[in-house]
Amino acid sequence: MVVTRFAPSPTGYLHIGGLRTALFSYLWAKKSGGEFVLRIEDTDKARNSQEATDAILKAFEWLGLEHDGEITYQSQRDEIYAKYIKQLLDEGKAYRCYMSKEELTTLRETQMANKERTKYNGKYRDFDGTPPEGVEPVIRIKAPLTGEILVKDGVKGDVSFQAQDILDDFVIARADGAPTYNFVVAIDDHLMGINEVIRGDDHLSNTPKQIVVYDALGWDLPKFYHVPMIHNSNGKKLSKRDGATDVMDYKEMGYTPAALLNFLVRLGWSHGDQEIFSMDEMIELFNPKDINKSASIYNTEKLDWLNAHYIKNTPNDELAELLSAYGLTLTSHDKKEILLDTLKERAKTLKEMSEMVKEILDTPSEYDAKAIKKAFKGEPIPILNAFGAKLTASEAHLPSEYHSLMEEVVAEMEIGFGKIGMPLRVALLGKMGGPGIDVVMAVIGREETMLRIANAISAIS
RNA sequence: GGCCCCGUCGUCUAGCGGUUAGGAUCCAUGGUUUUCAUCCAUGUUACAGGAGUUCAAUUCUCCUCGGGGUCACCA
Repeated sequence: MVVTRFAPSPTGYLHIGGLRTALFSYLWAKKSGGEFVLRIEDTDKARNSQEATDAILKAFEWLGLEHDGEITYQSQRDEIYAKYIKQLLDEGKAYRCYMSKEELTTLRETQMANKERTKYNGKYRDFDGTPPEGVEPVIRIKAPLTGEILVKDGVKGDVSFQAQDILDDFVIARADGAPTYNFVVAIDDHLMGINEVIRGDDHLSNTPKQIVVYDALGWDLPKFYHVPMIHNSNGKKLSKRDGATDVMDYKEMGYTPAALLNFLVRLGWSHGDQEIFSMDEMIELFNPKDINKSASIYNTEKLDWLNAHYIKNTPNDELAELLSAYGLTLTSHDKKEILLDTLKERAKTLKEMSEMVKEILDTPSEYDAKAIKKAFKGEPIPILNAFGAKLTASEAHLPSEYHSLMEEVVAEMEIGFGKIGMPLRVALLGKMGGPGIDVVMAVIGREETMLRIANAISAIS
């Protein structure tokens, strides 16, 4: 059974990149009937906040990604970490280092001046003398000094590191006793039973350090998958400066969870030529071995297309429900079905769709200048009057009935369809473009239609 | 700078020694539509470069170039 995790540090909102690794982890766990757990890495009290944790949870809720079990908070696990620190100390696999910060800085500067790699020099690794006064020690782990550390990565393949190139006795507990990241990650992943770690490839170079911890504790390694970064259009790591990176921004902009998830699953992963994936299909078809090796550039053109696709294929009831988040109450409108059927073909976002609804339902207060020029040239008033008369005498209700009335006028006055369509359109909507006018009339009803025609006639006069 | 990763249309990608290098998106054009959008059709555009290996390299190897990541008592 696969157990995966998502382990954000609560320093802000959930961003697009984080969501994608979370999605991958979620899918992979669900595929095997396993678990997807959440761990909040809130050890840095200065930078973390409850609001950030709440924001992340809220985003998951919006998208329908549920985690399994209780949320683990690292801030509540000090005792656990302390226990393992003590164990390593007792076993001689870790030691107290009394090097002051000043001394460490001097060491680094010397190394840099000599163009050497900056690393701890192991001064206290085998120290058994009297510790210096006035220095609170940090605890360092005894890392291998030579040899190869091999990361068997499910995405990148075998990645080999030389211990002498990258390792030194890194700090696992600070002077104040607080454990450090690479240490607690290994502890938590092991204790939480996580056997498949899917995370950003910015962590690839951390992995050897974590392996050192696993080895020191005699634990089996999880399977690692390091997924490539998402870059901005400049080829750099996606950051807040790049505009919409907060997942919840996408809700506000009118994207559906299905579209966003579908978009993200295809970023760095593919299944042949398939573009559209339902959640069930994602779970069935996703496999981290098919994740790309190379970084991808974040570009939302395809998201727009997917969003339009999902809007088009969403049942009206569900659509009305989604639209309610954009201040639209449609449930009581008697032509709701007709309205949504026509609008879902043309809206790219839910927000756009809600605006389109308002444009139809609200009586136009002014007419677009260009539209007037184009539509009201010639003699529109007699035509509009003729149509108005037809309307008065009829009981038109459905789009097809309104359409018939228009055709009658066209036939009787021997004019082209555009002669009535264009002025009517501007009268009804105040501009060119938009849904079929027969549909608009059906939606707003006969009374409102006649009102708008009268308004237009008086405006032209 | 050291170490590590990556390099197919603008973008997302398929490809896993022999293909007219495929799909999607975007863009353009045409058709449908009274308008706009949808929809349909068509079209433009890619293997970073150089050496090898091979009868044959986008595919394997090496080098160069380019891009990215990471080097804390941050996560």
